Amino acid sequence: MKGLRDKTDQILKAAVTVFVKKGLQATTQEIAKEADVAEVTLYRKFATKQNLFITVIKHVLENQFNSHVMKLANEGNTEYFFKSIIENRLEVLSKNTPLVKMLISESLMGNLTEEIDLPNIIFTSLKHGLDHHFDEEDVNTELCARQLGGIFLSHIVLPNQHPFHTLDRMEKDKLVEKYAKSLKVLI
Amino acid sequence: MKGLRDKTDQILKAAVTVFVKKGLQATTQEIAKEADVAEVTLYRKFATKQNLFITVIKHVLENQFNSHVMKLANEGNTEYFFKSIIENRLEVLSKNTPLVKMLISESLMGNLTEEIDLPNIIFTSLKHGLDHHFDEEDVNTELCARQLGGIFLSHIVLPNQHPFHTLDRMEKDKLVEKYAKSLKVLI
Amino acid sequence: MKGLRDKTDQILKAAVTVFVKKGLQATTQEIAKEADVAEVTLYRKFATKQNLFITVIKHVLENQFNSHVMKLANEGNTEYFFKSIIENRLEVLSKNTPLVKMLISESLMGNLTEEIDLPNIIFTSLKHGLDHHFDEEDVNTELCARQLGGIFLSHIVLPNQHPFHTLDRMEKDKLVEKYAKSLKVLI
Amino acid sequence: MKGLRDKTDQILKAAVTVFVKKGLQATTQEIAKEADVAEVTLYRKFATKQNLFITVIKHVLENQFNSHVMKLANEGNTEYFFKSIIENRLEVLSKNTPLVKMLISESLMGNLTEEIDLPNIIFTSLKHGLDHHFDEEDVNTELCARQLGGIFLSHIVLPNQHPFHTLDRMEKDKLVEKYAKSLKVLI
DNA sequence: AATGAATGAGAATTCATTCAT
DNA sequence: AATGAATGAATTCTCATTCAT
Repeated sequence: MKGLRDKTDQILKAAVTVFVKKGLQATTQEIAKEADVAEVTLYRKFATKQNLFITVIKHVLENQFNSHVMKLANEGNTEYFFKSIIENRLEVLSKNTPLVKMLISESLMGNLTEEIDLPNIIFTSLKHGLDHHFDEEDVNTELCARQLGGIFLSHIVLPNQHPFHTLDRMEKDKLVEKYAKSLKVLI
Repeated sequence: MKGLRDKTDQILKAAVTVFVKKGLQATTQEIAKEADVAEVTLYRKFATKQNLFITVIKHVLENQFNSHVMKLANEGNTEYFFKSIIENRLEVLSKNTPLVKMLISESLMGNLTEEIDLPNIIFTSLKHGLDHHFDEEDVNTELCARQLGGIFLSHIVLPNQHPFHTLDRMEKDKLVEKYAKSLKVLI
Repeated sequence: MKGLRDKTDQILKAAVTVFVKKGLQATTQEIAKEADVAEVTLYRKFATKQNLFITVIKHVLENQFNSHVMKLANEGNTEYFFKSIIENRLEVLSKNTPLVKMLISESLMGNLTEEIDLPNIIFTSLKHGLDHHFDEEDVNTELCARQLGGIFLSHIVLPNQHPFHTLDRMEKDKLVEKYAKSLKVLI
Repeated sequence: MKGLRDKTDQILKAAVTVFVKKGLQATTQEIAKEADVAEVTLYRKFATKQNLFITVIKHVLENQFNSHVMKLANEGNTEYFFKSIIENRLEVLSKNTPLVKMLISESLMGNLTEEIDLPNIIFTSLKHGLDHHFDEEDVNTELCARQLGGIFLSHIVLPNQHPFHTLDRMEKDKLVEKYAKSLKVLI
């Protein structure tokens, strides 16, 4: 049962590792080496480096960043809704800092297509969630989404000695509550 | 009246343009072409691409980003202090979006030395300003600085149809006031 | 039947030619051209110019300079031993004058690692052979080896209208005999 | 009284230093730096690197290698004549090992014109001295000169832990005597 | 006489990608 | 399906030398 899927998986795994570390600058040589596969094999399977990159990133985004903003948006209680989103997203982003950093970096240089442009995806999904939650109400969801995004970015981009996911329960709760409160002020 | 300073300036100007567009990936060839100068001339004057980059960026940061956080920090009124910082930084960052994007991008990939690592610089200077302002008081300035940084980042990194510096007076005031209020909640 | 080993051999052959003519100064471009191969191909196969050089020289030294000093050292008769070494080494060195010149030249400039440093190799192997031959006896083998080396060098480095290998049988015998006799005086 | 001659001397001194260390590969930049002079100044004064090299080397050869072979050749006693030459040349060469190595190296690569081709000069002057000394006699001066040259070369080119000029009086005498005796065998 | 500025020509090396097997 | 071999196009950087002052 070896071969086929096997090598493809090897490549995908290796590609994540290497792309996360070096971004699009990563060379196919490095990836091939990490995957223990001939360089050409990448090309047989993915045609171009670009394509390999997109495939890999799509894969990861689907598996690890699948946001449930929409589900949470149904929650009636706004504060709870805010807290849920904040905690959930901070947790996920914080756990994937290297990948997130790389994606933001590439996004800023305009190297990403829409479907894998993480900042865009985050902002858009937040906006949609907020629009859904506040439905008829007159709330500036754009500003709100931006503020939420800013909170997330501040944890990734700015120096941070205590990544969110390493905090204990109480610290998390306290922080999330503060963020939620400061958000409500904007409404 | 030509010569001397001339070519150096040509190079510096061209280098900003090209580096802003492409980051460290920019080639010395491109820069030389943009500067209408032989490629070697860059090397005679700046020895390495890295060095040219650092020189150029330092220059720009000193001239265009010189923050007055410290001066503003002397302001007694906290709300006014917040509003001043927010408005001032948003204005500057917003006016230099392409450069800022590039610097954040390179910072995220770990390509910048401390002295030109913009996110670091911003966070640190905010922190110091806040420490100064709140002196004896028991305020979580780290959180505060992070939140401020997050606000700035949200305007640069997230999709933004209305850059801050293009807003009219009233829109700016409104926005800044909201941010300031939401900040005060964190104290 | 082409391909594979083919290009590698082409490169090796071309590299010898060019390196012999120009030493380490030879450019990979020249070598590639001489080998009728793309320049990159050298790098794919040998990674660096240095490495190509070392590989090539090791190869040649093994194939063409393999000294039998040790075997000859077993000979009981000292005069015969001397004559054998002298004739054999002069013959080989004389037949490879251009290569030998280049190697001595690079050696003198300190560009060679021990394993391909011909003067060193020659002196050391002579010394060992003499030590073996004279075993218990009290002979200044260092001086002896130096004198032998000097004889060889004098044929390579000094102007020489009649390279050893172009002499006829009788001339060779006479010359070798003289050298052997002069050597015995040193013992 | 500064200027003029001053700078020229600075350059010449620096050039020796650098050329001795690196041979013709030395760059004019290095030399200029060592001489604390602008690079162009070299060109003003010496037109090309080649020319600077030749000038410098001629200078040194005249001042430090001026052989007195001819004077010694008048000596009637052959053994004393031999010993004088050997001692004198070994002393001089040994004291200038780095320079001599460089010159032999460049000579071997065919980079020297006749007037500064040290191996050639040595061999020729030895030959002339011997021809003069042995005048009418039927001596193979070519062989003799070669053997002498070989002795000198063996001290420069082969590994040598005890350079001749560092030996004490007795060691020198012993060595020189041996060489002289072995030489006489060739006559 | 001396120099700061500038450069054309090359050098080693890397990279994404194609070809032949 | 997988790969070893090969490459054109770039990339950073160096060097001897000329120009203008």
